[in-house]
Amino acid sequence: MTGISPNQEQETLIEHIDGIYLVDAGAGTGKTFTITHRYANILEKPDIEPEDILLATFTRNAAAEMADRIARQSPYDPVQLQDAPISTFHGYCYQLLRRYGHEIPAEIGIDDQIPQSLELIEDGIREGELFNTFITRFEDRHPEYEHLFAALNDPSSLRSLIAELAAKGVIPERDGWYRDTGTPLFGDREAFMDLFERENRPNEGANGPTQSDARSSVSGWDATEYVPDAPTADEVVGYPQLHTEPVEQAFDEDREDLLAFVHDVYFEYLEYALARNYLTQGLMLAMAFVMLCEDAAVREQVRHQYVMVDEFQDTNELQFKLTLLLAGENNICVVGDWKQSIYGFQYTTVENIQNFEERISRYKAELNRDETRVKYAVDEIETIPLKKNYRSTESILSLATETLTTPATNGESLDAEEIENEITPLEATSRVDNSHIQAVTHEDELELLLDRIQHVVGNEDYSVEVRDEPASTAEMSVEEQAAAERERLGAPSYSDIAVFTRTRSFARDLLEKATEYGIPIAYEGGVELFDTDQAKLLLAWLRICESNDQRGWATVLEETGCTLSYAREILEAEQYPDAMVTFRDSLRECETIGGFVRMVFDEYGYDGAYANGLLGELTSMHETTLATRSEAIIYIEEHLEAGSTVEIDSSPGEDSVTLQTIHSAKGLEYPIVFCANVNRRAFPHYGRPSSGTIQYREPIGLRQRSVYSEASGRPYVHSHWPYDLLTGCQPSEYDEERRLFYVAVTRAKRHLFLTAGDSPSPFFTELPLEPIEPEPSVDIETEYREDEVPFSITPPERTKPRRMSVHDIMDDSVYDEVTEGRGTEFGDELHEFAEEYARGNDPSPSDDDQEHVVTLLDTLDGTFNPEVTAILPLDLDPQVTLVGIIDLLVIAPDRIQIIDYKTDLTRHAEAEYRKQLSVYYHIAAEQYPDCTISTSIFYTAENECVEVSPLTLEELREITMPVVGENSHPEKI
DNA sequence: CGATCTAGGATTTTT
DNA sequence: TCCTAGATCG
Repeated sequence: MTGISPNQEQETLIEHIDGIYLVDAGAGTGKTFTITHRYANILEKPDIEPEDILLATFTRNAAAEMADRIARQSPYDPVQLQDAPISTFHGYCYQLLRRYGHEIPAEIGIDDQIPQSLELIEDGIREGELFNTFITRFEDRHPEYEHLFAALNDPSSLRSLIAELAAKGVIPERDGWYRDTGTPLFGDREAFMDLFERENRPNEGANGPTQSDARSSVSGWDATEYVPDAPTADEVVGYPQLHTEPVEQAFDEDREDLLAFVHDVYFEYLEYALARNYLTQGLMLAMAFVMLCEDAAVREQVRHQYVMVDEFQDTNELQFKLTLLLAGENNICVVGDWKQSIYGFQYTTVENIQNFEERISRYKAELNRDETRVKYAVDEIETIPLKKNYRSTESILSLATETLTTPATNGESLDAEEIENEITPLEATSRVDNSHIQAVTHEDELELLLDRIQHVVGNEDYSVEVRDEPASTAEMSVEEQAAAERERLGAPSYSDIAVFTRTRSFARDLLEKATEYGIPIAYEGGVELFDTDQAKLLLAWLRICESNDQRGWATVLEETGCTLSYAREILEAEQYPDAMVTFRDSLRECETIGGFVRMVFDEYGYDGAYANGLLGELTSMHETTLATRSEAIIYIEEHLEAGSTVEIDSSPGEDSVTLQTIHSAKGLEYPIVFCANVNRRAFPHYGRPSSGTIQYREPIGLRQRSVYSEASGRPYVHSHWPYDLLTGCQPSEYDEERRLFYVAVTRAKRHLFLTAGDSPSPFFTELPLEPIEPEPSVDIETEYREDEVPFSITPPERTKPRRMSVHDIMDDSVYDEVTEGRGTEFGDELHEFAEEYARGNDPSPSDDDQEHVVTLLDTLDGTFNPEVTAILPLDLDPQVTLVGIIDLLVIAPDRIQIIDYKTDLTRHAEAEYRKQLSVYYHIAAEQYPDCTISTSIFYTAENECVEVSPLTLEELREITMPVVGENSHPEKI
């Protein structure tokens, strides 16, 4: 990078360690070098030990690299630095919380403790399973939110809403919001009206004013989509503007229920997670925040004399506030580059760095409102820009600047001057600018890419630095430096090239094509492991063993290469090959999933990275439900559906092109960069991750997208007109896509290609480059061997099963019975008590009902499994899976007992409960065909266990069928 | 004829 | 959520 000695700006930063510094560290400016030297310099101060300096990074790898480099630059060795706070925010706060946070849940009204063994769940799918169990239970226990649940198309999306709120610093407590952190949820009326006023200003057409942006985005206003009393098009849409009144009315809509709902879900999820000794990353940070706010002694103890935060553009609001609380004095140094802020979807906020001065004062004031938590002054902030770029040529840097002012849509107008004013211009230190910067396009973009790669490799025109010698030094004249640099140049090889794409799917297509031609390309980053042939085959055998599944057999037969028609014959006659039947029977003997997986892969001779990855994933999967095989099937299916990715250790490629998404390329550099797939709808990517029914957005706060209502005469889920109106009045933002573009371009040291197919995006066409259209002709480098991919699978079309709660098939009136009784809280507490007791935690009963539970459980024989998630597929068209939670499943050698607690004072609802228990019955019947199964309701008030005879599957289907259309797929009026 | 408006098609990133 | 093609207005 810089050789040995820092440049002047770097020197300034390294030497000045006291005070607040905002470092604008653009791409390739030697940021890590500077930070590590600064750290080493702070250590030289007398009385300063590594534990006095907190160095927070964004990734674990970055933390490890920092520690490694500091060890080389300071008298401390890696072992001494091992316990130093050089860590990610998450890792650091996790330690703090486990050490000092035991009593913290009480501060927000949760009667629980944080144990040493607190588990941090990082696997999204696993957390999803836990959350789904929670939310099913929550729905069960909160009949007052029935109407909200009816409007939710996917309750599991509440999980990401919670994560988002936590990142914003919104934290619930038992009654209301912790330290008023819930304020943003209400929205900012003034800010919104400002925004609206701007969006609703008429545009200037050639013949006078034309409709405002706000008007055009709600031009198709159709009152019939909404509840009957929604404003009509005439009331909303004027010309050339929207009318103000309905917009104000929309902003001021009554959201008391919605806010209470989100509060309760959030709060009870925290309770639920803590009761199970786990937290997610986001919730953990939130609890650490509460701890540092509430416990002055801990705050004093953990505070650091110096705090440095790397990649500050990737922090969220909560992390900013944590930084303030963790600093003991105003020796704070944040380093980052707003132009590389690309993780908005992880709820980071670029404003942390862009409006640093304003935010630091505001957050300090907030934190000090009732007690002085931040003791130091924050009004003197030194901004240090690092300007010297040690990576790219002048031409690359100049194009990079252009990316930030490139419009992302046809109509978008950007104030280029204003943006440029925010950019610290970078100076290239490279003396030889031999850059080729080309925009190339062809209808077959994959061929084009491969063609260009072959064109570049070994081509002197595209020279890159291939030698370290002779080095340039500061003592040399500019001419001497240039001469030295020129001598280091030579023709590039494959490994000098990187291809970046916006989407993983494009990368996968390219990988496939390159393999065909034998061009060495290695994909780096997450792989859709569950979408591989290995995973599909494994899934097939699991299904075969589980239920002699025809799809499974079809996959397995197809893999052997037999023709489709022959496979069909076998399937119809169910005369499977003997070898396969034998194999299936021995597979069925497997007791563990690990053994099962190994056996399948051994049989097929799979021992590569994918096979090992799958084995690892499936064996680490934890046991929450009934049978391991069916659990594995669901696990794979869910991962497949969620498109989840897993990092796989692939064999290190020798001389090959690197292929990765732009996101995963951050921080890296390559001599030659292809920024591929700069196509319409691909890059920039339009549209937000707006899947959830309930959303938070600045400045309108928490809103719901659809509502359940019977106002039109029958049950129906309507679009919610205030949401449509308010979001229609908000401008769309593509700044993050532009920054992504900037990141891609600034990875290049010397040469840069933008490639596009037949419909290039504005990013391609609006850059000041003349597009060229070479005719691709790709040479085959090594013969493509067919047997490397021995089979291709086209699984038969299957409609996605609809997931419904067992409560959907029950008559709503049963809930009324419950509420007329003793309220939901009573029921909740009883269930919690029963669960604890069943787990053997021996809680003491606090009322008669709980006593009765104790009496009951003490008489039962067998293993107790409380709160078991139960999933029953129903053979309907469309396929339906009913999901519920079994309160208690008791497993004895030959007998299975299913018990559901009811706190009702009467038995009016028994007929409805029978449906629920029947579902559980059939699940158990399938899992344990050799056992007698009994299903009972335990009326806790009466201390009586009533056995319920189950409905048949056929009866269940008949009950479910009419509800499917009504609940999960409301027809439009 | 030009300007403006309206209806349908297509679709991610990951500590 | 943007964009294009066709409809409609003046």
